[in-house]
Amino acid sequence: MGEDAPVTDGRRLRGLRRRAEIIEATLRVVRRDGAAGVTHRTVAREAGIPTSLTTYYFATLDDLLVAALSSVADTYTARIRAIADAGGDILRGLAELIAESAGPGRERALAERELSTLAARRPALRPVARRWRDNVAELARARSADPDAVAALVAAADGLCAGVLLDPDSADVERIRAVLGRALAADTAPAP
Amino acid sequence: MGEDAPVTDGRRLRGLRRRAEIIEATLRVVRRDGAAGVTHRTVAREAGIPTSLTTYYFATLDDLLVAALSSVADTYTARIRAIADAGGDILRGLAELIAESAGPGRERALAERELSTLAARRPALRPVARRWRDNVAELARARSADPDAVAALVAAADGLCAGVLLDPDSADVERIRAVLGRALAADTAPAP
DNA sequence: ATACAACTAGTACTTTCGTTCAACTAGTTG
DNA sequence: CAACTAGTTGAACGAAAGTACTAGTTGTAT
Repeated sequence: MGEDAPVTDGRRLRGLRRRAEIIEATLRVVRRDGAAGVTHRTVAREAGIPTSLTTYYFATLDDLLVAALSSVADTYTARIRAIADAGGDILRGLAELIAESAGPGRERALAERELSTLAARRPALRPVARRWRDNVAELARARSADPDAVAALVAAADGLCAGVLLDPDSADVERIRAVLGRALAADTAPAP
Repeated sequence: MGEDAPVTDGRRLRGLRRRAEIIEATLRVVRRDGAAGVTHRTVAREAGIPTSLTTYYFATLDDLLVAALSSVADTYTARIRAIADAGGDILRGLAELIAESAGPGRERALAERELSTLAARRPALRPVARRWRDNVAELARARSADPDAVAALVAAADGLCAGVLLDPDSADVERIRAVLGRALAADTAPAP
């Protein structure tokens, strides 16, 4: 990894920027057409670069998918940490995050879900997929010491997200929060 | 269905059998390579028939996927109804069903999950995907009248299944049952 | 400035995809 | 028996895929 590059910044930086560009283009493709739509060619076309560049930076399609989807996971992680740091109603913050999957965040949520589905089959993606669950678990541990309760919340959050994706009309923040609260077996009553 | 076919049995029956054969072959491909691996050619090869036959019975790939995945959903539905009819510990039956996803039922569970992921993108698959959740919900209503509790159980079951798929080592029936019980907010203590 | 490594670009090869088509077989009907 | 239709077959098409290769460009170090 790091390999404390003796190479000076000029070239390396340009390369990293290209890399980031390609990852972003990949994410746009995933959001539009799903993980199945990701090919060297579609990504290159989306980024406006020749096909050979995508294969130069990502030798195999799997490399590309891993990079792109772990990038998605990173932004998700940041969101969850923000909820934890805000220090307010954690469950409500989580519920709002989940409810987003019905509207503006739908494509991102879909990409997340395709990641975890892919991860079950490709070991390379598994640790990335687990990161999401670990973050939610950590969030839950702030509210309950019972491992079963924590597991219940993580599972419920995942399942609720899937449900919202399946019919977006059911995405009501209050309701989601109530369900989450029930899973955590903590104060199910809404805050005053 | 019945549609009191004026056609005599010979041709019609042969056709239906072919149809079923192709669907089965499709499921084997899905279980082995995922939904992305389903093509007219791979399915035909798996079934040992020429490619043109699969297009004869299923004009488009979507038709084939819908048929195959709704077949999976049917067997799942049957399993859940069996749990309900057994009349014993419903949560335990559900936990056992989920725990199966770590072992022998892993491929089937994976196929189910790919269905619901696909369903979020293709409206044609949506009702099929919802059937699974509706069945679990019905199962839960036998134990609780609180809609939030029912929703929590459905979500938890879905999320637990995803978790087991992600790391099969965590598939402990007792633990899963405990988590499910907590979600339903019903007797979390194990049976005597 | 020269040499070298990182980067960019274009192109070509091979495979596989979805789909179509004309011909052939075998049951059904009149 | 003859006409008809559902079922079946193998071959073929163009489009798009993954990958590999070669030539050219740019920035860095000696």
